[in-house]
Amino acid sequence: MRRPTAQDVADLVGVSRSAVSLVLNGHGAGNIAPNKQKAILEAAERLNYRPNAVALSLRSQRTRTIGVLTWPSVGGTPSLILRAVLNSATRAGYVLIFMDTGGDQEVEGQALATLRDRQVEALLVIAPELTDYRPPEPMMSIPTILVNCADPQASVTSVVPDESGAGAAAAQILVDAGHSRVGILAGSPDAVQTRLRVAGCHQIIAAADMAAETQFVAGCDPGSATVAARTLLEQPEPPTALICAHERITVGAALAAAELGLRIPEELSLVSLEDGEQLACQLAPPVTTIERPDRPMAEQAFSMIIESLDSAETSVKQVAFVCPPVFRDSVTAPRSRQSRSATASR
Amino acid sequence: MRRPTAQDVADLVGVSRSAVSLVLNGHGAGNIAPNKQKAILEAAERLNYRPNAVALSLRSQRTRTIGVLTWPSVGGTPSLILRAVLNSATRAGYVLIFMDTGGDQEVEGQALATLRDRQVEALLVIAPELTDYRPPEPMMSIPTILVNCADPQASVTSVVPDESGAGAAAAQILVDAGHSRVGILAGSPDAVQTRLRVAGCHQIIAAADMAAETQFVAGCDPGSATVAARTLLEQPEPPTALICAHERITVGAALAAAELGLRIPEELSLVSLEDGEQLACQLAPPVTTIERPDRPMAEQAFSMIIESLDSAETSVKQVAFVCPPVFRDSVTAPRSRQSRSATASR
DNA sequence: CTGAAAGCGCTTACAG
DNA sequence: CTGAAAGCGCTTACAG
Repeated sequence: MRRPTAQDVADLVGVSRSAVSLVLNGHGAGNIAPNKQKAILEAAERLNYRPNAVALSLRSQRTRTIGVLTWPSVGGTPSLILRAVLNSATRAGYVLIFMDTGGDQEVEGQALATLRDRQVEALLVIAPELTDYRPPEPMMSIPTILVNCADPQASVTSVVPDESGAGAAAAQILVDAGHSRVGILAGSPDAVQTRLRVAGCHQIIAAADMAAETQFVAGCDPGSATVAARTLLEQPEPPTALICAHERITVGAALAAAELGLRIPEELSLVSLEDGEQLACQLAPPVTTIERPDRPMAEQAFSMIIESLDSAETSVKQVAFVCPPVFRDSVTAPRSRQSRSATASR
Repeated sequence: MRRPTAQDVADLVGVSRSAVSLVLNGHGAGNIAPNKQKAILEAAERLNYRPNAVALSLRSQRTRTIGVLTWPSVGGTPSLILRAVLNSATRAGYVLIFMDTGGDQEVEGQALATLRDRQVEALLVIAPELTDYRPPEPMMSIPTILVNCADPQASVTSVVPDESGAGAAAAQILVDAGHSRVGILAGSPDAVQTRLRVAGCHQIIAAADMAAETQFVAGCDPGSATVAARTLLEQPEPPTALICAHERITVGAALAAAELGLRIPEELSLVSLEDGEQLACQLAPPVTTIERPDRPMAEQAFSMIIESLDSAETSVKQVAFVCPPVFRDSVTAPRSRQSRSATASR
């Protein structure tokens, strides 16, 4: 049972397929006799006719398809970004083809070639954590937007979070709560994301003349984070608050606090960054977080794609999104600041 | 700068575009003069010619495109499944178009229509947790495979994990370690996945004549899981081991154990299920897990798709994958079984 | 007001 | 051995 074509509809009514096309595309008025219009509409309905998108693409030279290059893999792509991009695309009548770069030039080149063969109208490159990304040569000829990664040479438009701002915001929350000794649990020391987040923290910490110590957790895994947090917390003069650069690290910090019998927030305040996996917000108590605005970034990127397609305007932009704080229950004034009676009353 | 077509290559060499097509598709031998063949190959290379996949699709009536319907959203789809499916597709020369069902009949219908318009050759429906899935009528006319969900009426082929087997395997590990009082931390009480996992546990527990108590954690979130675990652990005769039906629950259990000063595994053994987000394996100590075989399931599903495309064979199958145990460091014999000296030596 | 033609880019029979 | 034609399904000028 073959899919019906415009010809089938035409045959059923007894008109040419141009007439069918005209009517179905709303150009019937003044071109096709009203009674034939009606007949065509009915026949199309009855046959459940829908135009073949492939033929349409060939004819119109518009595929309404956008390629998504995930770096290094779809698996790692933040779920909110994925969802928002797909959502936006669907709403705009576009379809998305996903391909992994594998974090490998060779694989990426292949993927890019496939996408071009498929005549994608634009490209979205998405990374799981803020990274530098150098677009390969052939990418230059397709409208491209980088999400959560950026080209150091700024040859392509990018949408990124303000990571150092996020670090600063986290530190500021602790300063505001009255802390003066904080620990920083950061991610991989050589990641640009880590560098930025830590730098943001230090900027506020320095301005506030606070003491701070940083531990790096290479894999951002809870296990190593637990160990790192313990190191910080078992010092003679331990920090009264911890900034965790990633939700998985936050889990580790919470674990270390629990082991040490430190109650959150009374005896230890916690601020998390990112939380794309929704872990920090689901701990007990829920952790105050400087969120990465995955959804807004994705939506912005997508609308910029659509714009560039419609206007053929090609100026390169670098959009940085502020990471908004979400206040929850993991931060309070440090214990030393609390009145003796308050402490005793527990 | 338009993309070069076969005609451009033909013009450059001075032959017809049929000749170009013949040579480029390896049908030159015996049809085209050797020197012309060489010239065509060179010209194609020089122009960087690659056939237009859209035109190819229209001509061959094969799009080499597979639709992926994510239920309810790509965001929730297990990353390993996503990655494996994409990987398989790429390797097989197929391309994937993703669409969300939104968990909504209306949205799903739209998505399905779009996918059909795009002439996808087959469909993959993927769910984040084992669920019942009733394929809508129009899906019946496209080769479809359900991943991590199944049609109760078995009208469509599905690939699922053996969830009750997973529960049983978890319980068996604890039986083998000598436990006789276990707690079960399950997910949403009304989810079919939960029902299966718990049933699997109980089967072994009953056979071993063990005591067991179950707590449901509706959202599978660490916070609620912590509370639930505490409830279990603060009883007069607490369980010596916990089965956690999901990695997020495992995090909560670890947190409760830490708060209560219970060392893992010496004072409390832990077994996790699933761990698609790689949390259980990254705790300290790493937790013994009955993994859901996401990658094998995805690969199987994909190869079945390809098969059904090639052979036009249409028998419905229901494939269930065993969930393999991964032994790590969170299980040991219960304390009461340990010799007194062993306990004292700490 | 209507149908026939051209053409998007490709490949595969089919004449010569 | 080679080129011209047909046709995948569609739409948009273009004759009548």
